[in-house]
Amino acid sequence: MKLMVIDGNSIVNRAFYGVSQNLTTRDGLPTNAIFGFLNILFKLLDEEQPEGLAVAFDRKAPTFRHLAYEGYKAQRKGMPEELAVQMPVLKQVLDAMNIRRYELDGWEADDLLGTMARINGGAGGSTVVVTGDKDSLQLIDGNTTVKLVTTRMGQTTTRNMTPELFREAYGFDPIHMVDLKALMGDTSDNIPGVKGIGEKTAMALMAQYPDVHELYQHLDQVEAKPSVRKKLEEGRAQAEMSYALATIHCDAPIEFAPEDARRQPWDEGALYQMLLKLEFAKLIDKLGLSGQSSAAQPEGEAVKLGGVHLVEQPEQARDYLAQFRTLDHVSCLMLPQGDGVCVVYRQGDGLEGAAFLSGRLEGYAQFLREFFAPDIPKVCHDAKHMVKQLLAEGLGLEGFVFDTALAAYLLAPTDGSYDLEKLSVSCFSTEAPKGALFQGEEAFGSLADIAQPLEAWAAHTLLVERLYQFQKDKLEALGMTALLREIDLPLCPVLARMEQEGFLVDRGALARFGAQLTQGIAREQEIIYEQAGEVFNIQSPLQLGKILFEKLGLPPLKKTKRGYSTNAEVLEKLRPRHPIISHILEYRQLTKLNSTYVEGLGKVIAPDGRIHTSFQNTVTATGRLSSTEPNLQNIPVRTPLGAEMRSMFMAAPGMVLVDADYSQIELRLLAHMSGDSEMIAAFNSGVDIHTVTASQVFGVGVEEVTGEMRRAAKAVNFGIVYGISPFSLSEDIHVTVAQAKAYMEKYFDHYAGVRAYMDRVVEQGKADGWVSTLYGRRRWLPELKSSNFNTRSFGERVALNMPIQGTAADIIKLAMVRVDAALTQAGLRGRLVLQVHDELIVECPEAEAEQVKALLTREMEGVAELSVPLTVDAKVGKSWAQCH
DNA sequence: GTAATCACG
DNA sequence: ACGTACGTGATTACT
Repeated sequence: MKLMVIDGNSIVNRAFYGVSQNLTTRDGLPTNAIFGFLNILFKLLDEEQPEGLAVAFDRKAPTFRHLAYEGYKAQRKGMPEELAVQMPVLKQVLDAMNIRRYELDGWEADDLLGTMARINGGAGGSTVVVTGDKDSLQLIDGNTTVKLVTTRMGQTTTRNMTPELFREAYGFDPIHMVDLKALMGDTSDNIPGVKGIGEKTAMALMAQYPDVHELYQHLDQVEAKPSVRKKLEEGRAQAEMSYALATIHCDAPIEFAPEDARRQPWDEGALYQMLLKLEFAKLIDKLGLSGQSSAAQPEGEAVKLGGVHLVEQPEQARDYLAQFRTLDHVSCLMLPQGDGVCVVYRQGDGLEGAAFLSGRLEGYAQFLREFFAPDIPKVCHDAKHMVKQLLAEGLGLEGFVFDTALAAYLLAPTDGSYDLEKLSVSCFSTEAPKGALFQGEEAFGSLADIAQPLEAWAAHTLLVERLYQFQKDKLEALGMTALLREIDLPLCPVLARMEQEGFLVDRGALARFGAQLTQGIAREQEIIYEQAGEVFNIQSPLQLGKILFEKLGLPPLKKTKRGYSTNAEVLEKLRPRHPIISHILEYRQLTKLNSTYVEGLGKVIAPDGRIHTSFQNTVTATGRLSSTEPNLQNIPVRTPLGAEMRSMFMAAPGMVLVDADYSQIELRLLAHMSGDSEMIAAFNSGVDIHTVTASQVFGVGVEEVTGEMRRAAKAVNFGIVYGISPFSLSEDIHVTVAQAKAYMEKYFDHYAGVRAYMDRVVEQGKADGWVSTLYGRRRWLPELKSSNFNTRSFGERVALNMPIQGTAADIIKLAMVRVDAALTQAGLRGRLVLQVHDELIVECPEAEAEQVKALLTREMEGVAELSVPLTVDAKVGKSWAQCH
């Protein structure tokens, strides 16, 4: 039988360290190792198509083999907690897949693998041993191959080792792997080897005597430096012990017949339940699993809807509205086309549903107007989207009390997606009913039988209600109810209006700019081809790297995964070494401007001449907004040519733009939140913070600070907020690491309160598992408890940055709500059109300019009372460029 | 689909 | 010894 046997511990370790993303379930169980293991397993099954399959695990490490070595216990590091908790779950998954597991007290996985391989070989079968551990290469023989698995950055590669390939790679027979280990040792397996003998020396010795016992018998004939000979003599005991440690024992007392391992169909129901619990929705899809095939019932009691009523009579609709007005809340969900709204509400002890459909209900528009009035408290899922649907109908709307998408985001801002189907799985371990309802169009259009789509729709609306019940107490317990009600939820209608409003773009000027760029690109391209001496794709880093670093012989300063790095930083350093570099940089700038901005924006100008971005309010980990299709938050400004882009963004005829931005809001928040008296004093005195910092760091008077010094100090100020290291600072401002370190020390000496604050935040974050903003927005930081240095360091930097970036995000969101309300209140025609993190842009009639400018400044500055002033700079112009 | 690059705060 | 700044999105090349 073709048998595949897997070293469970080895592979799960590879998976754990290889899958670096922080996968956890909603209730905090880490799942990255299980996820990685399953991915590797499926890849292996696909590659090998074995008839039999078994997985072996270590039991009770250290094993008897290692007990021989006293130092072993002390050196051996236990499995990290995050991995240990995944092991029993992984075993349950394997059981659900009907995959045979083997473990035996006192034996390591590779002993079991070897034993199974020998038994199978004896019965005439071939075996593939899967492991990440080179130790197991000794098992290779005529009917056993070893498949070595390595994972990097979530990518898994496998290498099949046959006797031939092994000999090619090592120059001796696989059986002598043990001898090699006896000499050179293996730190990962705590095999000491002979002290002072490394890979090189060991290989040279192996070439002479591949058998370590023979080597020692003929020690006097061995060709080696005297020092090596001495090490061998002194290390004889170590070598013998290492030999014993490295030897895999293929005589483990397990009952095994190859037939035992013959592959069985999965227990679909059990597997489905396991994967649901693990929240591996994609894998469930991929495997085509569903709860139906299972006898097992999904967890959690089913919450039933009494029934859903399709309301077609206007009088009935009126009765419903009257009833809704008496309720604590109703949950509602619109059809994708906005041509219907389903409502779930409490009736006695149960839940009822009612659906109101355009085309079925006479007076539907009137119903909408009344339903979306303030006197009906509504729970919805994605309020911004719903507002947009209603704006399209020419409706304003009010009376939202909860948004289950926003709440899910606030509860777990790094989860990434919050659609109803996913939340159903992660919160209730139940799959939402499938159907074309929310993908397709006009689900009800011409269907004679509407019962089924109606049920699915109601079931989704019921999910909104259940989610609300599920989330509201959690949100309250975490102190985020006010955040939702006062900031994120009221922002939704503001964002919806901004998206609908759009930003006017000068099409003609954009096209002319594009033509100019195209010319420049052609010019640069020609020069580059000539100087390179050949035509190639300049936009391919691969091809460009070949030209620069191979053909032209320039020094490759940095590497990437695939080859040479050719990014701007590298090219900038190479600029003096070859004239082609400047042209490449210029070419890059022009093509970026042309394809991303001129062409990209040109494609999304609506018929009204305006660009309508989408603001994402459930995407970032810190609480910021993001902007997509197109991204209007990264329009160039830093270079002259880039800034020209901003002159394309216009006010309509008779209108102007008012642009207001917070001055250094993040640093001011650092001052406030740290309570550092020096920094607070600096901001209150109104002097330039970077100059003050420079004067302190460089130990000169404020008058003597040069531009260069201020630039460096600015980098330090910003870097601190990001949790920078001296190394990165030195890279950034082109000084030595020692100098950068000295700057940072000076900084912390002067702003001692900042240092104390940073220590405090990280420590608190470690204790709580989360950090938060002034307004209670949270980010969970399991990274802080990671045993991996890099992961943990990342967590520490995030702990420092999130409260500051996030508080700034809270503040500007609040400002947007206030500005929007104040504009309406004042009866002005000015409307918000864009937010860029610390900047708001209002388009208003020329006559309103000064009033709007004052309003923006007042509302933005007045959002929060801090120990330092929140200062706003506001400017008026016909174009965005004119506002800077 | 991922990596590399580069635009912004 | 490690490996090196937080948060985003779009485009292009390439697997």
